[in-house]
Amino acid sequence: MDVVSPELNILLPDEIMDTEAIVMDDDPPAESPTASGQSQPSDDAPIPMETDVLAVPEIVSLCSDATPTQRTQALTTSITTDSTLCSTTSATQLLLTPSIASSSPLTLRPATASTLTSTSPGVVSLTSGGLQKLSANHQIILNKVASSPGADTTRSPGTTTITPGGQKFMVTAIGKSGQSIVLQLPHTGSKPGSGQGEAKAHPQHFKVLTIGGRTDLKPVMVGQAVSSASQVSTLQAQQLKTVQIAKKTQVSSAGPIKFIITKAVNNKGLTAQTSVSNVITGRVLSTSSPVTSPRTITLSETLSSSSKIAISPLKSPSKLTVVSVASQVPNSPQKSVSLPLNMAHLGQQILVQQSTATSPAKVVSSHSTPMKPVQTVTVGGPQFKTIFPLSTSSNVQQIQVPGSRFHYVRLVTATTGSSTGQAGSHCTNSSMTAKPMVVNTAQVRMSVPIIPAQTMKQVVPKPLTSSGQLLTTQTQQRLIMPATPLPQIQPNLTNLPPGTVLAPGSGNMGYAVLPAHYVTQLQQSAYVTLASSSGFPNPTGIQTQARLPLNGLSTSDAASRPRKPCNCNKSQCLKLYCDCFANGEFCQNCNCTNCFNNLEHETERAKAIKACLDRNPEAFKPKIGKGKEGESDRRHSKGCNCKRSGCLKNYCECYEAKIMCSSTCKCVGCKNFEESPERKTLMHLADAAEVRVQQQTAAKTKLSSQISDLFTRTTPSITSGGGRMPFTFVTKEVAEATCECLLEQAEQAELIQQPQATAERMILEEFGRCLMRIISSAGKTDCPSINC
DNA sequence: GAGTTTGAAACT
DNA sequence: CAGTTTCAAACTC
Repeated sequence: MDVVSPELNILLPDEIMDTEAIVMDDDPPAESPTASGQSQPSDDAPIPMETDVLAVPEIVSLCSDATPTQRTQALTTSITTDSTLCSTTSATQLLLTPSIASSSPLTLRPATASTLTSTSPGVVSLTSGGLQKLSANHQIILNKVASSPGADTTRSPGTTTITPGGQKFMVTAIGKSGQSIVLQLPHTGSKPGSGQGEAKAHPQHFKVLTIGGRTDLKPVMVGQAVSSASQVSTLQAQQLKTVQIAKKTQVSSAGPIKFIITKAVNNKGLTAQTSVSNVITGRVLSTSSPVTSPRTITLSETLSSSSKIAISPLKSPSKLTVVSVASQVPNSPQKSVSLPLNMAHLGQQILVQQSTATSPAKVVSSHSTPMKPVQTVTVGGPQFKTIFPLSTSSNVQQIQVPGSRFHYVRLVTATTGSSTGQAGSHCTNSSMTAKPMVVNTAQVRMSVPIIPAQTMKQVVPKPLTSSGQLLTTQTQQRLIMPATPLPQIQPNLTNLPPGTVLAPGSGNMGYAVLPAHYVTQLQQSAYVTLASSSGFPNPTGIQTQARLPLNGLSTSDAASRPRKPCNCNKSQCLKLYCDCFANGEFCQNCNCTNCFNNLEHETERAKAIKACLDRNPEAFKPKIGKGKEGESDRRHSKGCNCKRSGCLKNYCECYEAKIMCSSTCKCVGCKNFEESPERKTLMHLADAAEVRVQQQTAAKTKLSSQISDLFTRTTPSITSGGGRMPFTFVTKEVAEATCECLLEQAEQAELIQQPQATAERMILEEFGRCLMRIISSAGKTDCPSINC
């Protein structure tokens, strides 16, 4: 089984990762030899795409770690978090969708709970109550909601659950044997273990729910999971489906939380060699509502702290990062979870907060806000202030601004839990579209980037780190945004730029709204301090840090989304002239002078943002957006106004964005259209130049490698006593002798009146002989001699 | 690297 | 809204 380690996965660009699950879903059932003729029509149904999200709202892959315990813990954590968030929820359901649509939703038993308990060795059932560790053999048996009676389950490890008339759902633990989790469709009263051995008697459609592990689950992996259940043969004869868990959560509403298991879809036989990359495993926790496109939540890990809470999306893709940093305990590495969400729909809400450890944490120091006092936890020396650990859904309010690409969350005091319905917040989650993501951890750091649907159709699995345990510890909450209405600010919330920071003293309530990359910038800034001061082991620190985008730096993320440092002089980087400011980023590693685009000038920055928004409410919205229906996917929202460049230079924003000019442009003499020969020529030249650059880069790399290798090999001879570098043998005397030999050869050629070509050949041959003699002499003595 | 050109942003 | 100015990036030499 070829399993890529999460450490490698984390290095993969999000764009790549994003495409995994859905690509897999596109595999037509007909391609599956084993599926043909055995699969039920519903099982063969095409995988729902974005437009089908009614059936497959969300895909959730839980955890991604290497160890079964970590995976299960991650799952447990996730479930716990959800349930915690939805404290008012009366029921929690696990739904199996989509093609399995015929089957009734699975409900975590009991319906009112969403925690995992270990009922028997090797079997884990979902029950209410506190979380319990999963047994060694991780099997989760889920009851089918309103489904066929006569539940059949397995009690003993290594067995799979087969429902008499229902479907079998297997939750695999990333291809590791003995870790499969079986979601049992049979319903009521069924207890695990009762149905052991029935699997063979009732060929069913297996839905493989992958929890934890890699996203590139392959049939082999499934087979292993099945093998652990001692039912390989049976499964091979059955249609196997992969099921992903989709989670739908509601923050403030009293509605039930539903875990929707969407099919990941692999109708192919277990023995098929086709890739089952569509099985999202481990690292992804995606949520969505049935009426919206799939969201993805990426679980990732960082070990850094930031001083501010950032809630705002990136420009493109829009990412909203909410960082939750809680008090840390030595030996308990801080974990971070980044949850990219697909937010094409309205009502998205993200929420999670961050606290800081050693960073300035201006938010914490906000006096004018109703924030609670910072909870300071002293842990073995360094103090960590827990600022925004989320605990319950009642503590989080969604502030949804219609038409805004910014998603805000209001955090209410932890003790009240009655923040719903407060003025100024659109946190009524009665709508299915509202999908708050709440992270309930004290030691879990979560970032929740939101990615627009058009930019992300796929679950973006991000691996937990090797130590990816998720700890669920409730801590005291802090307010990011005031629970009171924000009459002055809210009108602008719709268009707040990524990076809006409303600092105390600016007449606002003292909160900060930052874009995702702001947070990462801060995280990176605080990373060293945190890591060094805390003394925490950080096996993934480098990895995490490498992924942090930083303006002007060549981190992996920055490499994928590079941006030049600005050179502003007069604008103080507080005008849209400044790309950093316009992109909602802090200036960092820029060449600007008199820069105010930083945390030290929050007040000025806030004013500047407000001024920009006053001039243009959409000043901070992406200029390159989705075009009208039938038009190109990407187009400039305003259009360019070029007059001299012909729209074929980077002066033109359309050309710079590598898009065609559209009807919205007011350019003169535009040559940036599809059929433009000038444009085509430029494109070809650009492509050729790019190829050349790549080749040059490759050549340089190779040359550097060779030189390095040469020195590596020759250095020992130097240091090992008397050895000399090869070129040291070409002394002045040797060179002169060689030249004499060549001149002699030339004279001879001239004497015999050889043509020039022959003469040159003779000289070259002589030169070759000289070199050979040099080489030969070098091997014998330190003073080679050249004799013609 | 300095100077010029360009067009978006800012201003009037 | 149109014209002008300011600004920083893109470009040229």
